[in-house]
Amino acid sequence: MPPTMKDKILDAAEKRVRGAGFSAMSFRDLASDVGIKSASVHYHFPTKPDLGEALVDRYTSQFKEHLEQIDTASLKTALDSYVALYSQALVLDETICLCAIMGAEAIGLPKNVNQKTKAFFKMNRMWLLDLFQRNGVQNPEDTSCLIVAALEGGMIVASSSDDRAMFDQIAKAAIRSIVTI
Amino acid sequence: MPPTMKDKILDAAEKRVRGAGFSAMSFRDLASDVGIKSASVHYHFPTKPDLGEALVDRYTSQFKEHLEQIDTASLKTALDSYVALYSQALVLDETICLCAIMGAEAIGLPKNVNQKTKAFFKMNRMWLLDLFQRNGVQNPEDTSCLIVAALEGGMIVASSSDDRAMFDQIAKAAIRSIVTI
DNA sequence: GCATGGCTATCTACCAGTTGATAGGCTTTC
DNA sequence: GAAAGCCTATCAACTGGTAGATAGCCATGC
Repeated sequence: MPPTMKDKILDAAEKRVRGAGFSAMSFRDLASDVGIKSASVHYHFPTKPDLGEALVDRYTSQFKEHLEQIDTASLKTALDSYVALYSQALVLDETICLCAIMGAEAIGLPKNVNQKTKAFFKMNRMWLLDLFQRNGVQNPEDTSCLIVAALEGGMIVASSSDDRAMFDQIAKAAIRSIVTI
Repeated sequence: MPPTMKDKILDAAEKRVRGAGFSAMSFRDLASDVGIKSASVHYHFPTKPDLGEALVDRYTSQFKEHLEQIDTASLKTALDSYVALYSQALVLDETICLCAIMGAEAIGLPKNVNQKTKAFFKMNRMWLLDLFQRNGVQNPEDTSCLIVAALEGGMIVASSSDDRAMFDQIAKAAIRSIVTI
C-alpha cells in the first residue's frame, strides 16, 4: 500500500529535523514538502509537540525493528551491524541521528518530546547491555553508555567536520576498545 | 574592569544557545536578558551569523586557554583535567557544549558558523593527539577522535536522560579504554 | 573657556516576512 | 448523512533587520 499522508509528513519532518533541528522546522515547510497546505498538516498533527512526539516514537520503533534483526551470535559482528545502522544514516541520508539533535535541543523542547528522546537512548543502552552481559564484556553498564555516546557524538563531530570517514574511524576505535582483535 | 555590553550579550547568547540551540534564540531574547532593546543588539552584532561567529570564536579561545593550563606531565591526570572541563559545563552551567549543539544544527546554520565549529573540534583533536603521541598511546589519531566524540555525545545523552552521573560514567569508561589502571 | 563636530551606544518606531494555530467551507467516500 | 481530508482565509505573536532621533563623551581649535 502507498504511504499515508501522515507518513509522508513524518518523512518530511524527519528529514528536516535531522538536518537543521526541531525548532528550525515549520508546518509550512512540511506542507510544501508533501504538497498540501499548512492547515492540513495541523489536521494530522494538531500541535508541534504532537508532531515531535510522533516523530521520535516512529523513529524509535523503526530503530528497534532493525535492532531485532541483528544476529547477536557473535559479539564482533553484532557490534559491526549496530554501527552500520548509524553509519547508514550518516552516509546515505547525509543527516545525523534524530535523537542526537533532539537531545541537544532538549531544554528548548516540549517535555513529552524529551521523554521520547530519553526512551530512545535507554533502548539503545539496554540492547547493548544485554549483548555485553551475554558476552562477558567487562563493565557492561559503563561500556554500553560509552558506545551510545561515542556513536551519537561521532555523528555530530564527523558531520560538522564534513568528514564522513571520521565516523568510521570513531566507530572502529570504539569497537576496538571492547573487542580485542 | 566591568564586562562590556558586547560580552554581556555573548554571555546571554551562550546560555541560550547551549540550552535550546542557535535557531531557538532571538535578538529580542538577548535584548531582554541584558536590559537593552533588540535594535541595540544589532548595533553590536549586525546580523545573526555575525553573532554566531563571534560566539563560537570566543568559546573556542576560552576553551583553548583552559587547555593550555592543563599539566600534561602525566597522561592520566591530563585526561582527568580534560574531562573535568566538559563535566563542569554540564554540572555547573547545566548546559551542554556549545559546539555539540551547533554541530548538531550544522546544516541549518550559516557557513561561517560551521567553519568555527569545525575548528573547535579540530583544536580538541589536535590537543589530544599531541598528548597521546607523547605518551605512546596506540592508534593516537583514532583514539583522539573517539574521546572527543564520546565526551560530546556523552553530554547529549546524559543531559537528555536527566542523569548527570551518566556523563562521569561515560568519561570514566572512555579513559579506561586508554589508560589501563 | 568653550563651541564644534564626530563617535558611541542607546532609543523609538517601523517593516516585511514567518510562525503555530483556528474557523469554517468544500469535496469525496463510505 | 456523516466522516475524512483537504482547502481558503485569517489571526496574534514573533522574527531579523532598518531608519532616524537622541544623549553623552571626547578631542580639536579658536
